Amino acid sequence: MKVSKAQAAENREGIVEAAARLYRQKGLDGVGVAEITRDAGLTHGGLYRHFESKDALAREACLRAFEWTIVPLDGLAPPDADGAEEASTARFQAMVRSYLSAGHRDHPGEGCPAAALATDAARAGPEMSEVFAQGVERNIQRFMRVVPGEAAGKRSETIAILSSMVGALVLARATAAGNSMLSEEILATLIAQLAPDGA
Amino acid sequence: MKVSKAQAAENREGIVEAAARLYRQKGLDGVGVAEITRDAGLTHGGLYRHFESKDALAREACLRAFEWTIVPLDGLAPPDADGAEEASTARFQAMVRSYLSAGHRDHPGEGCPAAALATDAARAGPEMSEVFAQGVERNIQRFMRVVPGEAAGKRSETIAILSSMVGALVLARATAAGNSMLSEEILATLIAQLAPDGA
DNA sequence: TGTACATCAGTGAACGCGCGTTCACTGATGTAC
DNA sequence: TGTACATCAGTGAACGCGCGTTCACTGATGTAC
Repeated sequence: MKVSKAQAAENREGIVEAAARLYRQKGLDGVGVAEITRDAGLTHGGLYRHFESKDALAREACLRAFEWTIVPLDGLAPPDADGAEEASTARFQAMVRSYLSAGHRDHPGEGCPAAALATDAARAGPEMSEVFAQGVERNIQRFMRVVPGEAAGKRSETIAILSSMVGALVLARATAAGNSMLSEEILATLIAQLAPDGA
Repeated sequence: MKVSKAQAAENREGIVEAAARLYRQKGLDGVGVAEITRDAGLTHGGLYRHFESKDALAREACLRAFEWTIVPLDGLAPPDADGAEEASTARFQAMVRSYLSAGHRDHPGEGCPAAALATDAARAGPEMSEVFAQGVERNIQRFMRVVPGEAAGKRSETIAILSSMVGALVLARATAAGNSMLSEEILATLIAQLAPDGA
């Protein structure tokens, strides 16, 4: 049966949200349209009234996933407030520790898509790569606001920190089930390097 | 027809090699047994004389992939030879630049499995995770021999460097087709951080 | 060393299964009058 | 404001397809005598 325009828009939204979560959890090839629509409370047939194809949905879901927010990244105190250097450092440390936490490692569905979908995106064709590149650039911009230090070279420093965190999270996830000590060691090592206790 | 034991062992080897390359190129879910055996010059039916299942082959192929060698990593001059600190630094720089090269980015099939298969391995169950953890530990050991600096804290430093390189390579691959400038920037930024020109 | 024969690596058709996509149909929505 | 009806979001069966796996069969290998 037909539903109201508002309901249809809500359903579409639900599909995108479910896809963004499930793709991060199971990978772009690990989840089908039936599971996504079922998760959104619908049946699979109606999907094509909203999206041209599964790939089109995947791209939109990936873009949506990049709206992901790490807890202390947005809002809160402005980064360059007068004399708030200590608060800024604390914020940066909180961000790093949240990103490299066991919780983030164990729940990719609500986490950073750069870490969850990077290798899938690399194989999914130029259109997905374009979406992914936009998301990474967006992540760089947002992380940069919380990275301490002067403006010159800040983008480079942010890229280096983001790469470190993505690599560590990816390796921690891949080793978690088989060697939890190694997984923990990787996370702890990068926390110690990026956000040491005495700083 | 039956083939000689030597030929059978060679065929098995060919299947593992083909799988190790194709899985890194296309992902664990991106290539089927038919393509792997065809690539090895065989038909798919005989695969099960050598491997219990596709998953068993995938684990063996992953283990094999970790025998991958980055050009200046093994052999050459011993790391702690007398007064060879400059040579050691040069070796480290060459390793970093090789790992973060466009060639490595564009040819995952012959490259580091940690970067190519990490997210797949994270979703493939505990047995694959165990194989992957062994491979990562092995990579750490081998990289450590080429990382300059004193023994104390060297393992931590190696883990941090490896994480940075894996993250950068993974992000560079995901963005290459959609925004080649960003992809190049990521690689160049981490080369500049890990192996700067004036060092 | 020769001969007869059991073994088994490899072949290729066939299997059940889940996938992405299509389509006839339903019936509440929302518009035209 | 009421009524008639076209629209179209959502349903669920069906499609072709490729997947991993099985299996009867082939015929060279390698062993027993």
